[in-house]
Amino acid sequence: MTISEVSKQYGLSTDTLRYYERIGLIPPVPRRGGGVRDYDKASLGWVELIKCMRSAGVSIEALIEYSRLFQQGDETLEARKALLVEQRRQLLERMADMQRSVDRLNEKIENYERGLAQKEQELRRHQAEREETGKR
Amino acid sequence: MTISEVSKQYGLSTDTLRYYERIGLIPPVPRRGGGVRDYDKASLGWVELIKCMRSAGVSIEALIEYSRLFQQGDETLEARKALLVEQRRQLLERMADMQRSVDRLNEKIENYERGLAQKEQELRRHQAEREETGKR
DNA sequence: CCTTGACTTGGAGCCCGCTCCAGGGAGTAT
DNA sequence: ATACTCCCTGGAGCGGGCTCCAAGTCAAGG
Repeated sequence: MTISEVSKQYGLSTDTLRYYERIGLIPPVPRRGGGVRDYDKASLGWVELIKCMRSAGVSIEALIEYSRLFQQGDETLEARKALLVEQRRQLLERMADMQRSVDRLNEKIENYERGLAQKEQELRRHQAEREETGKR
Repeated sequence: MTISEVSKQYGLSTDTLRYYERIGLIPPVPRRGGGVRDYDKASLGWVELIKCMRSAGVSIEALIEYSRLFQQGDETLEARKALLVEQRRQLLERMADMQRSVDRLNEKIENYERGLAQKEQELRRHQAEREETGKR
């Protein structure tokens, strides 16, 4: 699979894909003649994983470390697991922050709805009064 | 309340507090003689709100717009509500992305646990075999 | 053969969100 | 009076994460 096909498939720019490989986030992708990338199943798996993790905000630094450990083989199993556990912890923490914000937004939005409803009532009331006045 | 007290109370640096005010994220804070900031209740409310929203990842741009609308008075009630609704939508979307990542991490961590358990078993097995061999 | 187009690299540039700093003022303690 | 501490402003600098670009290589089509 060429880089542009991968780009279309996963919605990451070719620049980003090359960048990820350059910085060691994705292990070296196999090449055809002329040094042209030809993504195999393993590379696509990395692309998919990284896309998922990045879209959730996992840092590039952590993902590089994970990739590095992975390429070092079985001796790093514990380290990799620890890294994943830590990243999960951070994600859950940030989700909790976000939930707090969502709660506040819900409150505020409700207030605005109440406020707006009140404003509308006043508007209608004033209008009704004007009409009353007009009738007389 | 002085800026350094606010800083301690909310865990934002004085630089950040001044920065937020400079870019219009927090409306102008009242000053004492010599131009020294003296945060009142209203300003503290803004600090608290902004801290909450920023820690959840709401963009500075959106918060500036909200602050701007707020300072323009009641004509912007609908616009403000719309902005809040949109930001809530974005937060929930990002939380969904994060949940997907957490799910994948859970899977992977489980795999590592299974894998590690297996490795440990093998280790014990090999050890047992060696001991058996040693006995004879 | 020559053009076209997709690919390569290394490096520069950009946006966001702070963070740091120089240069200066004001209030207080000694 | 001097030093100390806290504050001010405007502007430069920085780290993360891309994004863009120049210059070059290669394969296929006319």
